[in-house]
Formats: sequence, structure tokens, C-alpha cells
Amino acid sequence: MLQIPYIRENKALVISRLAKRNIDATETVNAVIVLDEERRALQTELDNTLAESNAISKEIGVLYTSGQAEKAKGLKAKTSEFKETTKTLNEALNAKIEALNALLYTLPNVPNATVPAGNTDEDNVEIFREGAIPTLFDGALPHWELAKKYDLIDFELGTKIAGAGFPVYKGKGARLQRALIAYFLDKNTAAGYTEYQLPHLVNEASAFGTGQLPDKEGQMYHVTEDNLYLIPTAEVPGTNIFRDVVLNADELPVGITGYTPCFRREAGSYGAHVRGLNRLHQFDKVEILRVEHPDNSYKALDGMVEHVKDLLQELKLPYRILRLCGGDLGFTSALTFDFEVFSTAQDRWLEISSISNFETFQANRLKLRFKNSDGKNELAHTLNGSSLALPRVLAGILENYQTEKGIEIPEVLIPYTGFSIID
RNA sequence: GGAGAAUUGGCAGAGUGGUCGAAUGCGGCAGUCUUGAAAACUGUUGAGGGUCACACCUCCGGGGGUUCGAAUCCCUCAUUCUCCGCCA
Repeated sequence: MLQIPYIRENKALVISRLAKRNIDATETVNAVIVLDEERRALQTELDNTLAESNAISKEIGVLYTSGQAEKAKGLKAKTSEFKETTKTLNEALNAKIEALNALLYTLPNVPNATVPAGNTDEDNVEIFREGAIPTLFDGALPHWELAKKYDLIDFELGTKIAGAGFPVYKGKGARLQRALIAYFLDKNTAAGYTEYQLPHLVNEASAFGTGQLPDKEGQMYHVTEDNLYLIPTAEVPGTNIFRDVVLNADELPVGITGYTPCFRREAGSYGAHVRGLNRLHQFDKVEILRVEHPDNSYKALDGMVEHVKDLLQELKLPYRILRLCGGDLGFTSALTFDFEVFSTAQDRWLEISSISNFETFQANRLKLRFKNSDGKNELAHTLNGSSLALPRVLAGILENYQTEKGIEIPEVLIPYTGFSIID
């Protein structure tokens, strides 16, 4: 969530930048500023009342200990009016804070200056492309057909056990999944990220901390009995490691990586684009996550992009990088690069990674701070990205590496799979 | 799941209704001493709100209550520990 002093001091900038998301925030921003002024006025009034009442209470205490009970009783009578005033002011203040927060929760992060204007994913700007798109032989298949032909994934079985969108990986299909997870984790740890195994369910405070609540609860599976949420991404438990944490400056930067399954309800998604591995309720993902000094966060973002490029280069998959436009930018992000791998048989690009700088937007909610050079607590920047999301990488491998003899395995994965072809 | 105990500042640990944001120790920071370091000694050292800056206000696991006044009393929730039960 945005910081009020920042909104106050950069009002015009906030409004013009939010316009990149195609929202007119003028009214909300103005209302936030007014509500905040009113909040401070109420706070001051309450504080002054409390100060007066505290002073009298102290006096009463002194009178009692010095044996002047009668005088004390007289003062007691005087304090009753304070109680009423305090109560009223307190309620007014809380109502004001609630109204203020309700508005703040509706404001998304301020896009970075380099975010292009635009409405939909069609306005995203391609900034990099690499890897030749293979020309497939006659009779080449989409990945869901390949998965069936080589008995790698059983979608129907998953439907029987759980429901649509819960695939069952079998044999070499399962092994390939495990290989990818191990390969990604090895690459990430080699790049300096510390490996974590995180809870797959989180509490309300965590879901709030990374911004899934209060708005996007419909996208998460909710275990009502225990009021826990299944994670939609490792970002949630991973970033909440740092909730209410003050880091020393020399502890920055922090880089962590973790593999988790991800659960998404994806309510309302149907049709051809959800075929096969394209969109699932449960999928595997390896995530990288950083906590950075504000001065370094954009450099770190570039570093993460380079790191993911390296993975795709090694896997020899055709991919491109997009700079997301304002309209396609996530609620909490200031700048996002998407990676897409080309699905040859489907003739379309599939998103496999999304790397974002959230600046202080998450840190503000999380109260994630560091001691700056003045010895003051300052909000840190958080970043994260997938490295990588498994299903669409798998789809890309199956489709792009298919030959008439079978599916070849990318060379870097062979040490992990133990086989070099699926036939 | 049942019974009991606990939750205080970076850590340890006092504090059972009044001047307690909180003793003391450790740690951190600054200084004295020293060629330098250590030791010793002296001072300092939580967070948030608010203010030009002060003042002032809030916070002793979370929430609510009693009282003129709560770290201290009551209710409730959470967490941790011990014992019992169950169990990968």
C-alpha cells in the first residue's frame, strides 16, 4: 500500500503515473489527503484530552499517597467528563482510520516511469527475443496430445481424484518435473539465493501482507475450518518471512529461492486457452525473491531478468521478454517484466515468469524495514519472480523438442532426468 | 483432543493497581585510559503517531472490559512449554 506522506508530497506524480493504469485516481488521492488531515486533527485532539486526564490521574495518585483522600475524591468527579470525550474522539478517530485505509487499499502501486501506457496485454512492449522457433515435422502435436501419447500426464485421472486442473504426472513426466525443480533450484542457489522450504498454507496476516487480501480472496482456496489459505505462489509465504522485521543494513540484500506447489481457483477461466497445461488449479513453481536497499532495487531487478534469461538460454527454448504496460501491471507492482516461451504447436506465447519490483508497496504493509545510514528505520524494497513456472516450461519442452522419434531432453536436464529421450 | 504453566525492550530477566516506557545483567554505540587492542570506567541505547522543533500521545503476545489511574485485576483469542492421549 502506498505511503500517505508520499501521496501528499507527490500528488501530481501519483495521479499522472496511475493514469498509466487507465485509472483516474484524482478523487481518491484528494480524499486520502483530506481524510489524513482530519485524522491528524482528531489524533491531536484526543492526545490533548488524554494528556489532561493523565495529569489529573497522577495528581489523584499523589493525593492518595499523601493521605489527602478528600481532595482526591473531588478531583475524581472532574475526570468523568474526560471519559466521555475520550471515548467519542477515539471512535471518531478509528472510523476515520478505517475510511482512510479502505481508500488506500483501492490504490495500486505507482508505475515506474518506464512503464508504457496501454490497456491490455497487446500493449506490452517486447524488449528482447531469443532462440529460433523450430520448424516442426508433419504430424507434430500440441503438448496435451504428446502427454497422452507418451503417457506423461493423465489429466482425466486428476479430474477423477480432485477435479479439472489437477493433472497427474506419471513416469518420465513426473521425473521431468522433478528434474526441472532440481535444476532451477541448483541454478538459483548457485546465483546466491538461499533455498527455503515454505508452508503451503498461510494465515490471514500473511495473505494481507503481500496484498492477496482483502481484495483477491476469491482467487485463493480458503480452508475455513482453520482460516488458512492455500498459497497461490511462494511469494506469499516467502515475503512474509520478513513481516515485522527490521534488517541491519549489512544484511541487505537478501535473496531466497523456494519450490512450492501453487493453488489458484481461476474462477471464470474456460475455453481453449486453458487446455492442457496452459492454466491449472495446482502447479509447481520455483520462485526467487529479494529484499533490497531502495537504491539498488532496479539494478537487482535487471539482475533477476539476466538470471532467468540464462535459464532459458540453457534450456534452449525460444522466448521473449515483455515490459508490461500500465493496464497489464499487477496491483502491487511498480515495474514488471514477463517472460514468455513459444508454444510451437499452439502457435502462441505462454507466460512462464513474471519478475517485478514492488518498491515499498509490500514493505509498507509488511513493516519490512532496514536501518539506514542515519540509524533510522526505512522501508526496504521487495522483488520477486518465477524461475520458473513448471507447466508451461514443460509444455514448451514437449512441443519444441518433439521429433519423429520422440521427445528429446534439453542437454542441461539429462543429468537430472537420467534419460535423454522420451519415446 | 484433555490438564497445567507461561508470553515484558536485541537477548536474559525483575516488576501483582499510582511518579513504570519499565530495575538489573548481557549485547550495541560513543567517550576516557592505551602506541594500538583488550580489560576497566563513564555516558548512551525500543517502536509508532504528532510537531518547523519541542511538548504531548500510544505500545509490556492480539482484542475487549473494570478503574480517576492497568505491565499489574477480569474476559477472550493466539502462541510457546510440560504431562497425558493419538500419530507420519
